[in-house]
Amino acid sequence: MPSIPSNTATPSNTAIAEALEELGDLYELDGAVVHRVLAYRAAARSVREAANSVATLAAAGRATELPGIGATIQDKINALSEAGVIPAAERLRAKFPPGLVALTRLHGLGPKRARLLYDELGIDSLEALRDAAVAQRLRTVRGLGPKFEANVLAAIEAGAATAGQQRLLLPDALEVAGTLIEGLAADAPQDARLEVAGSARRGVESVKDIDLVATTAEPERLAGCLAGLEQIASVGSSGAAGARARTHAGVGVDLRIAAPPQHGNLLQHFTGSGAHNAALRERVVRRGLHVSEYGILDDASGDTATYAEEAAVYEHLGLFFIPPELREDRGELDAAAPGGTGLPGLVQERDIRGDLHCHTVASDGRAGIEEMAEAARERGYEYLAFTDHSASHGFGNAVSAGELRRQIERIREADAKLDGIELLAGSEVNVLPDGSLDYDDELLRELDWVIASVHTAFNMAEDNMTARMVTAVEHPLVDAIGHPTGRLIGRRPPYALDVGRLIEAAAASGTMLEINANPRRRDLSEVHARAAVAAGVLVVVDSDAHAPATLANMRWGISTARRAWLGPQDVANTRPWSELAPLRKRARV
DNA sequence: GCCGTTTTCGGCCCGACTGTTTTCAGTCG
Repeated sequence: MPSIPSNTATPSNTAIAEALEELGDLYELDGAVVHRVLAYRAAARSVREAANSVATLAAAGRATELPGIGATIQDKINALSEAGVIPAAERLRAKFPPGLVALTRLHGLGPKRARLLYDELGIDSLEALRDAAVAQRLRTVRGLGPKFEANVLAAIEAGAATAGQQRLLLPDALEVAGTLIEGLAADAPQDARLEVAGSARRGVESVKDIDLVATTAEPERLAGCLAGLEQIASVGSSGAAGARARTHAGVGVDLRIAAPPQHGNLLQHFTGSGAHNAALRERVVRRGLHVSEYGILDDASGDTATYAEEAAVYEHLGLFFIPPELREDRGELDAAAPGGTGLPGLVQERDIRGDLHCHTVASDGRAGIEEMAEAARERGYEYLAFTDHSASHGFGNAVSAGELRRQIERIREADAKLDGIELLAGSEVNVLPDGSLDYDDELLRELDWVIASVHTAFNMAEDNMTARMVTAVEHPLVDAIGHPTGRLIGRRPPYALDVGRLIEAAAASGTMLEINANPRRRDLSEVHARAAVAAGVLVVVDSDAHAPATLANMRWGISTARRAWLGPQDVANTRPWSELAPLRKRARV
């Protein structure tokens, strides 16, 4: 007997989501009804956003508790776990060459035409498509013409140009959007009202393009202003409804324009997300209401209601106002309905009373204790914890035990000298591969605040990494786990870790988990932070500042906290230190 | 394929744009 193939290990949520997405693509090529295809994509999204192992849930018959997953897809997940493959995918893969899915990724070429080109001309790859377009063979297919050929070639070229192009991190996106709005406002008609919409307004981690909305009585003139901005390299289309353009850096910009009385409708529509809007519209269409960017059409009266303010749109639909960060179709519509669970009062940046993670020149920071402390005080903080890296840290200065003792003294001296802010002595201690820490307990006990983080040996197997983290969580002197998954958005995936088990251990031991506010980290993610709080974990939002200016990164951590549905009570450092200190598990035992 | 104030079947958002069409299908956001 051959040995069991190695791909039968429990598949990660990412692997399951990818398998479901592939199945959706294949069914689409196979000509399945669009709703079936969408069902697979919705299921993939649901799996991707699940905080716990979906394979484990499915094995227990409980994956159907997740939205968008029914008995059929649960069976397929179980097949993937047990046999390493989904039979339906195997069958369809044999039917369609792998290059065919790549065709559907081209702008303007969807599944229907990809299938048509395959059936009629045997085109099964980008190369074959390019050759056929150059040879003018595409126009021989009924329904396709020379324009289509030209567009295909342009799309292939554009695809090659943008391949591997990074999405913009939220701060970069907001900066670009801000300069565009500033530039537009300078030339715009007097009545123009301009706003950032889209995923940037929802506070997502990274964005694909910049969405702007505007209202004015002179739409063509405003749309024309976009082309004149120095940041804009090219304009694709421009008219009364808006304009599409691209910056010199290659960032797509979509400006949508409506009449002033429709500002609320347009902003609601263009803020999205697509999933939120679709769910919102489905919900109210049963009552004869049709929502679009132009207004709310009521079948009963035939009237279309328009609103200048967004809140009025939700009110008309019988819902409480839903903050943009929650508009992801993650339960916000049920919560916002009368008789629903209600929406949380989301944490705000001004609720934060102190920062519990920053660095100084003692390790890899760029400023000293007093400089950081004064910057924190200027931000209105009541306390700041200095958490330089520890003894085994690989970059910056390693802080030996003796050096940490001297640092504690320096912090105490600065604290005595500086009024208006309490300075706390802490450390960001390395979690070694066996889960132990690189200072002894006697030294850790002298600190006010201990964060434990992984900075080495990222490539451990999931079981080992999870055991390593759980050991650190259970250490009696660890107050919080820093950037728990180690991911760097757009650069490095999280290390293999069962976050569900980490959360369980944190809840059981009373250890806090960090939302690291560095815009490239935002770790915990919104999905995991929401699960952590639901499990009873207290979250701490920290800047991880390495210089005074980056204390302001707190803002991005608050975005994640808000997207995780967190209120002030869920975030430890909305409390004064006198209330937070007793919540450390060392103070509770 | 999922789901339920339409509840085990029959629905499943909305509008713009494009290219190819004599009235619309495909694609996109």
